[in-house]
Amino acid sequence: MPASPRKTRGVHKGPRSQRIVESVREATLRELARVGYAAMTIGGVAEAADVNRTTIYRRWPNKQGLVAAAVEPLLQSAEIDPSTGSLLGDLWALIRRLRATLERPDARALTRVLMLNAPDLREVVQAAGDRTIGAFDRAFAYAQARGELGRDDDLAMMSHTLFFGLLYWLVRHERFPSDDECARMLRVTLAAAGVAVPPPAGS
Amino acid sequence: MPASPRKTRGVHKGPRSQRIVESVREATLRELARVGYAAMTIGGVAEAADVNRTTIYRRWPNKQGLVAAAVEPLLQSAEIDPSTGSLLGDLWALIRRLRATLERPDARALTRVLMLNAPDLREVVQAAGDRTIGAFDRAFAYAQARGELGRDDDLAMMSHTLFFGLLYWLVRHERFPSDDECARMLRVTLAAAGVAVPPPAGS
DNA sequence: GTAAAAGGCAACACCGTGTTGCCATTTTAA
DNA sequence: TTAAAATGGCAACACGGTGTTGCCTTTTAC
Repeated sequence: MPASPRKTRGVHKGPRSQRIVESVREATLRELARVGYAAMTIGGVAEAADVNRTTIYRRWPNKQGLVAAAVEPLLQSAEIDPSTGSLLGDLWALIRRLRATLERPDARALTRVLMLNAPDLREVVQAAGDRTIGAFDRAFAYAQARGELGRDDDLAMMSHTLFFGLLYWLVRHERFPSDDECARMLRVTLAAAGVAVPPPAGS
Repeated sequence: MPASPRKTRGVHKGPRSQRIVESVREATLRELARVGYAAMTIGGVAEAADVNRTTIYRRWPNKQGLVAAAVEPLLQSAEIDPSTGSLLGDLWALIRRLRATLERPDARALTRVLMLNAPDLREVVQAAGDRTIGAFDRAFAYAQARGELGRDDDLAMMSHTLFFGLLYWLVRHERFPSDDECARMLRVTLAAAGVAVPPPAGS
């Protein structure tokens, strides 16, 4: 077969192109947040972006690719190591970053995707999740290297329960846990390592 | 408007009806497990069940209803209180029951639904999740009533992190945690209450 | 200013959903 | 046993969303 005639362009130099790409991305996130992935249609996005449907099909491979491209940048911030010098400092920094990502108004789309709303976005979401939990894992590893945690502490399991405790709180309650709730979660998940968790700053 | 002409029949008395209902249910779970919710089609189920597509449409309201009806019975077992007399006993019983539910071969469908694969099944899945976590919550409450846990222990948070730790383990690793992994998770989530968790029986 | 790139428009094929009318088979009850 | 009622099979249909294509207009780059 010949090389696929329709492929995603990579440049978008002109001002019109830029305008369109941005407009479509915003419209995608808006529609995604409004109706969810399954009910979202390319036509709807095109209309919301005031752009022809064909234009979308010419730039993005399909619905999945369109949404993945729109959502991807939202998922990136929470992956960098904080390095505050203490386990609790690092974890709070990660939690705040996660919250900042998930509470951005346009990330309401992301929340909906996470909330069992994503059929074929599993790979994207899962990969982002893996990278994010990686940051948590490293925070624990550094703490152990500094001697804050014992050799016998179950870092992987603490990291796992903390991270998914936070994430599923979002799914269950449709909001990110408050500072207080985060502190309680830290207390539960760090107790096994004997780490005392003081109440959050504004208490 | 007149009363909806198409409605789900409730009886299925005749042997043929029974055969068909069962056959369709099995085919639905098979197809669901094979291709996932989004890619599953009514036509595919009809073919797999060796039944006419129309027959399905006459008995079940739509795809969502078809899958919900097929999946629902799988979700019921893990909601009854175990009452073994100790917190660890109750929790192990709940965990075993959860595993039994999720590891049934036909529940591979259920696993796929849980794995971010369900667009419009959120309500069903969420309701089942709520009922199941309720059993965990009660196990903690009983333990506190018996004096096994202190007044100050954060039951809700321990229950939350334990339950979603288990569930998300499944999502991440595509298998239910082993006995050892469950024990590690119990250790982490119960440490805050000072509960010691011995290794599982077969260790 | 002109050629190339990119968007707009209209029409199309394809597929899955959900519906309907008509006929054949099965079930139930007399 | 037999007739009426319930139910399934079949074929055709409308509808909507996806993804494609050809042709024309606008924008961009040089």
